Amino acid sequence: MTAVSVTHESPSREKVETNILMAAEEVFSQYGYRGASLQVIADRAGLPKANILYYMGSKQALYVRLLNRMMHRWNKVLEDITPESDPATVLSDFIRAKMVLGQRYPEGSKLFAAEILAGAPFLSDYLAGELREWVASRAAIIRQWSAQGKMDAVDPKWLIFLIWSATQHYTEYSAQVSGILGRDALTEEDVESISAFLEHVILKGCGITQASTNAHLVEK
Amino acid sequence: MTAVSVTHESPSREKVETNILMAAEEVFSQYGYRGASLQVIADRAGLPKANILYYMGSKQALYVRLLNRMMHRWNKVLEDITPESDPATVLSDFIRAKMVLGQRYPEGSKLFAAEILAGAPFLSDYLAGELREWVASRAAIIRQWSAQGKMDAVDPKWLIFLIWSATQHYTEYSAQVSGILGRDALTEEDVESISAFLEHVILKGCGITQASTNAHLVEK
DNA sequence: GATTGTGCTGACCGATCGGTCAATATAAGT
DNA sequence: ACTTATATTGACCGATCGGTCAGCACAATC
Repeated sequence: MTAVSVTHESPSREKVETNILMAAEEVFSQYGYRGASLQVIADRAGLPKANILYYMGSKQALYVRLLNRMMHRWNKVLEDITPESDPATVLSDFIRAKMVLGQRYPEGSKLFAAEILAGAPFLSDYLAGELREWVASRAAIIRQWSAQGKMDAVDPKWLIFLIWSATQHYTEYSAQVSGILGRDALTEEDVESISAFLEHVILKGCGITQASTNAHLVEK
Repeated sequence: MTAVSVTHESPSREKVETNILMAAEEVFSQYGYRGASLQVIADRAGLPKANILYYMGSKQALYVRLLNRMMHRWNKVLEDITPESDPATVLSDFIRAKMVLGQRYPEGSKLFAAEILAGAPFLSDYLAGELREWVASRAAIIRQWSAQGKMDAVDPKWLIFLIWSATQHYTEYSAQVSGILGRDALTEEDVESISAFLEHVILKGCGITQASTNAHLVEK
């Protein structure tokens, strides 16, 4: 006979919440805050709509909770960097860490992107505060590297934005990228190839001689 | 007495339509297709909602019309390029053209971005067809440049995506950028500075010696 | 001046929105 | 076994969604 009676298995508050958060992240990342509906989230989570509100309180509370979760994931990247650090390894690590993050949390990244596109109504404080500090401190260090002759005197802010945009592109524009490549998703080889490319171009473009002698790329 | 009787002034179909298109582009770019509402568009255009539908037929028709308009604006960029062209000037022109386009049509660019974020439901054909051809043909030429020793043997697709992402970032993430810079919008000097930076890093990073001897940037 | 065609819009449609609540089911504590 | 606290959800609320339509304003045609 078919297996039955699974003792109802109450899946413990935490499991239910992660289930909801996963479903919500998918929907919000696709449609943005206003475009997303609790009904669609509920359907994707396999729960009645009222249950979503029971656990999350409101649409807005659910949304900001997702935003915060994603912010904390960002914050873990590149926490310690000093003027004594080697620019090549630091920037290289930065590029690769961002690529990995985007691949690991594609929905979260898109959620963030949609929020920014909408004018960052829930994140303006974070952007003008915490994140701005983050950029300023890293910029200062990069400037020192330039002064020490370790790299070209490029504007550090533009450099940070460049790495940001170039890496995020592959998660947020995945529909465009895969549409053009004719593939459903990036393979591991793709990701490695892109990372190596960005490393090569950005480091070389900033006048940094690459530490490891990677021979992926042929110089002219 | 107060001035009166402006003869009603029927503002000719075309003017009304551009008015609607402008308002709609703003709203769709902020909230995406699903998040945007005809009522908000109508309010922003200063017209009753029924009037929007009278001119545009339906929400979807209005949306795809905006998408098409933006696609044609993209298509005008970098139409003629040959293997004999100079990589430095071509890439440099490409970078600057993209920056200008983003600054000129910020709402249109964001509209595009939101569409891609949502999974490109209305653009999948365009991406897998026309745009894919565009990328393939340009990639072939870049590959020839590499073979001719004019530049490093980088993967042309990644290079195109890099230029795309780096330039678009400043329009689509304008909320983030201005939040961090502490400025409402980019100044002309900002745009010039960014363009020069991207030119410097990308060309140098690809092993291309810059044609014009721009002294904006100090090499180490 | 009656007719016709187009521009325009208030009123309304069924569907869906985020959110509330009372009722019920389940689990835990005693 | 009884009480208490927590989970769960169908039914419902007013508001808003995209879209339809009848009717009015108005200029041109006859």
